[in-house]
Amino acid sequence: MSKKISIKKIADLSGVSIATVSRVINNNGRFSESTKAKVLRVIKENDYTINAMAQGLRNQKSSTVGIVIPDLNNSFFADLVGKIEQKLFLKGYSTIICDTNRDPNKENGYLKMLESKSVDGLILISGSKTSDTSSIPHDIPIVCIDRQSQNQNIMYVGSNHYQGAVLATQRLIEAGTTPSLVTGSRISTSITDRIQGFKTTMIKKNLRLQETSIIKLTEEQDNSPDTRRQELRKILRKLLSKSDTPVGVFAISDALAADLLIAAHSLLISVPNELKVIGFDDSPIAKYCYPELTTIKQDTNKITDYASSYLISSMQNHENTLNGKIKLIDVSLINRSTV
Amino acid sequence: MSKKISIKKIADLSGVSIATVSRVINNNGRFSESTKAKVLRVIKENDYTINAMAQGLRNQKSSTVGIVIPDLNNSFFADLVGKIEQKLFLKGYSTIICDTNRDPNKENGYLKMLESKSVDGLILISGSKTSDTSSIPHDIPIVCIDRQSQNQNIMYVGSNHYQGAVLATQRLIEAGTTPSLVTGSRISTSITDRIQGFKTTMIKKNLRLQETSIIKLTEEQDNSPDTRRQELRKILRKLLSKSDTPVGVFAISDALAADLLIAAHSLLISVPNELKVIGFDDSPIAKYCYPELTTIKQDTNKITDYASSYLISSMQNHENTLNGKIKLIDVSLINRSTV
DNA sequence: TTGAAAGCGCTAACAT
DNA sequence: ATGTTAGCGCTTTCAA
Repeated sequence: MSKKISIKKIADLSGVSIATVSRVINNNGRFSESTKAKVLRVIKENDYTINAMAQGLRNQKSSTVGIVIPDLNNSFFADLVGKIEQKLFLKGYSTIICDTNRDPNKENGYLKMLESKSVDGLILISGSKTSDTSSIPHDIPIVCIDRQSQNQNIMYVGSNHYQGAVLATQRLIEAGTTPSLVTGSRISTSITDRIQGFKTTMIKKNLRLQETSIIKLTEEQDNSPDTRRQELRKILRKLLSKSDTPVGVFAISDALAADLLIAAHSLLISVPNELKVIGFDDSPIAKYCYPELTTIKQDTNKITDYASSYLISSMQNHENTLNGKIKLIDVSLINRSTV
Repeated sequence: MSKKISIKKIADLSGVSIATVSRVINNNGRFSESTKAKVLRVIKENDYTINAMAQGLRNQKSSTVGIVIPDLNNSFFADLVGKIEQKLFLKGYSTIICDTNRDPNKENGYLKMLESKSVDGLILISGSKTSDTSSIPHDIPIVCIDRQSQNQNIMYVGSNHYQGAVLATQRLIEAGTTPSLVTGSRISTSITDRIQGFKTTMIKKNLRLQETSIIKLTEEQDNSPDTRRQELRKILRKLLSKSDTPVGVFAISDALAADLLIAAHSLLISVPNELKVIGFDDSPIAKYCYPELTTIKQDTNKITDYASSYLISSMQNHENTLNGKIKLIDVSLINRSTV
């Protein structure tokens, strides 16, 4: 039961004061090469590691950041989290993960906990709605991803969802369809941006928005793959019956697009001849669709690069010079085989 | 720039000593109802939150656990992490996530960091090989998932991979095939267990293990979906040409099974008539395969239940009563449409 | 029922 | 170049 060793023990063992040990650990202040060597040796021999809680208490910083996400099972979020965590670790930060499961109460609980743990920064990813900011820790840098906050002082980075929708809609129109947009039951700022991009493009191309232009699944329908597919079959039948040109669908996510493709398959609708589909995200599933899914790719590398460097720089210049900054990341159309 | 408020401030504001404040916060020791009310009110008014670093330093515990995984992009791992995190949060622990990207050096770095942060417990998920235990923090409870450790004193929980392979192999045999097993380039204790289950079942059923019984992709082939599928096509052609009964394949993961199905599709091989496939994991992709993938389901609810309650109980009875415990979780065969 | 004070492990200001 | 010490915010023993 080897108790954990403290700086004091190291000081005794190397015959110097704790101040000196602290200096060599932090490579700060001056000390002779010989003491440095000695102390370092003792540290290694006893494999001493600094006590981050004591250090944090003293320095008023934890070298920890919190990351709040709606759902780790969503591969897009998991991707973001993984990348951010890796980048932060390289800079000496550890990250506490908080999966809110889209529950606002839970989110509040997490925020309280994170404040209590004195996180140096916060990354807030998406989320149904911009939660009541009351429980947001005071005075620490925050960057939001895909979650617009009314609070002006929060940095924002996210894909240019609007642009993505424009790209998709244009492509579908160029392919000779009068596209419809199909969306799930969930709503968020990124979703509304996409819908807006769709609408604007339709109008710009002189296509009238009809009843079937924007189709929204109910929560119940969206609940499981099976109910979703069933509904999607109905939708497809209706769409196909109304049109003698190919039908185009911009699906709000790759998951939805994949379900759509399955529904089409079971209806013996041929893709991309009778039906053309574009998804959003370029999630791993896109390459497992049949045919492989044409989609809008979100550049998670860039998103996480910006997010983490924003956060780091504003954690370091404690004055937050980047307040209110907004960064929109370009998306791109990945041409595969569903258009 | 409202500085964070401390217990001292609360004490002053409520006209009591810090000791009393501490007592009411922790609901411990005795104090009058009236002081309790007063203190609580002041706390609420100033929305004070306890400083976890100070508390941790004093109590020698951080209420934090570390969770080390090979790859957050793998949906199976992400699932585990999400579930564990949620369960731990309910019990008052926050979790630091460490995505090693399968890099042993990085893993060591993470372990050092976690030790430094004084995590109260550790969850180690899978990983290529049981890493050199040298940098594992001393004397804290650890539970491994899908990672057998030579260290006797570490709890283990994982699926019964052997049983899963037996189930799959039997099913394939009963369906009239002489199954082959196809595996990726990666190796781990769970994979070897599955291979063992396959072999044993083959032998028990009086089927000879041939050259084509166990097929292993090289790292290069396994590198991208495209190279993988190309190789899988070769394999399928060979397998189909050798047999005039249906061909059965037990794929070591759902991802591999999905690639196999795609390869089969492009070869116009009909599933499940000419080819029968069983995967492993029941990952989200299984329901997006065409036909929907028959697979072995790992019960991540049970796995994470055991893992988190083992960990919690041994963090609480500081004496680790559960040392060396091993828990194998049953898997089940999910019948869908590829057999 | 409440308060005073020591001490968890560390850093930095001040002294030498 | 190195040592002494106060204090970060908390809990807990001891005293009142």
